Amino acid sequence: MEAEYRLRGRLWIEGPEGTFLGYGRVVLLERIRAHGSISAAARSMEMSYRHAWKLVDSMNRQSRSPVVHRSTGGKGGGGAVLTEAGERAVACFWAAHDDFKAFIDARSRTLGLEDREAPR
Amino acid sequence: MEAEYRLRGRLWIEGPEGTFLGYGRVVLLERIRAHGSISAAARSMEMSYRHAWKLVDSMNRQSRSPVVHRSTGGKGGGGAVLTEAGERAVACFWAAHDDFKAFIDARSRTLGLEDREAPR
DNA sequence: ATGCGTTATGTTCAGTCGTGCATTACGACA
DNA sequence: TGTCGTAATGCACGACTGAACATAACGCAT
Repeated sequence: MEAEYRLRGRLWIEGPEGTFLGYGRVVLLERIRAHGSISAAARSMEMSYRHAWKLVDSMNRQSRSPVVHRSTGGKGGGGAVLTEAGERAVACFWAAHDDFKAFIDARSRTLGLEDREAPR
Repeated sequence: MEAEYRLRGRLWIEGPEGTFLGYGRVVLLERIRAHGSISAAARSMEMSYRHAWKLVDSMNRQSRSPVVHRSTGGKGGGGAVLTEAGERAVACFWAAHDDFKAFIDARSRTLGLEDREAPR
């Protein structure tokens, strides 16, 4: 038998305005750290800049100290960098996410939904 | 301090066509068991019959043996009853859901995202 | 002063999802 | 045979989401 049913789930951290951190948001933060700008990060993950900006703005609004420091104009037109608080947020989410993944994997093995056909 | 951030999540069981069982679907199944018809169940939870029917159909299609037995016409116009397989599905989901809730509660206490402001 | 690439923002458009409404099929019962 | 309430199903509409465009502001370089 090859996994007829599969247990799946999603995890996120809620803040004052709703979602604060989720899988996509954290990946975005990491891309920002890697590329140095919101636009490059958005491009790298096939996300519209508009959307990426909104996510960053949402996270910054809900965090005491901003998760991303944004600068406009200047050499290269500006950019964005992941702050210390952002770094902590990312780590915090992945930690929870990893535990969650472990939970899903373990729980999957005891789903007890496979093969239950009545004979005849 | 009163829970600035909160860990949340969703759990579901995927089948051949995508979602097979989720929170809303299982509640719907229980309502069907309680009311004896899809329409009454839908009404009781402020869901359109259209939508409820689609969910039931989706679950039945993905389950080997149907979760809900539907009958049209007859006394009372017909109705729907939760089958044995449906009963097992419901129990199975709640079991996983309860474990999930326990996981969330436990993990929430070690989130490590609260209070991190620099003094001064 | 001009150019450049990024942040910042508004507007429009397409896809998705569920609601609401309309209609038909069905089968026991009066 | 007509009534009744539910299953079954199609279609149009509104809400929501993110994509795609279109500008404007910004500040260092040249």
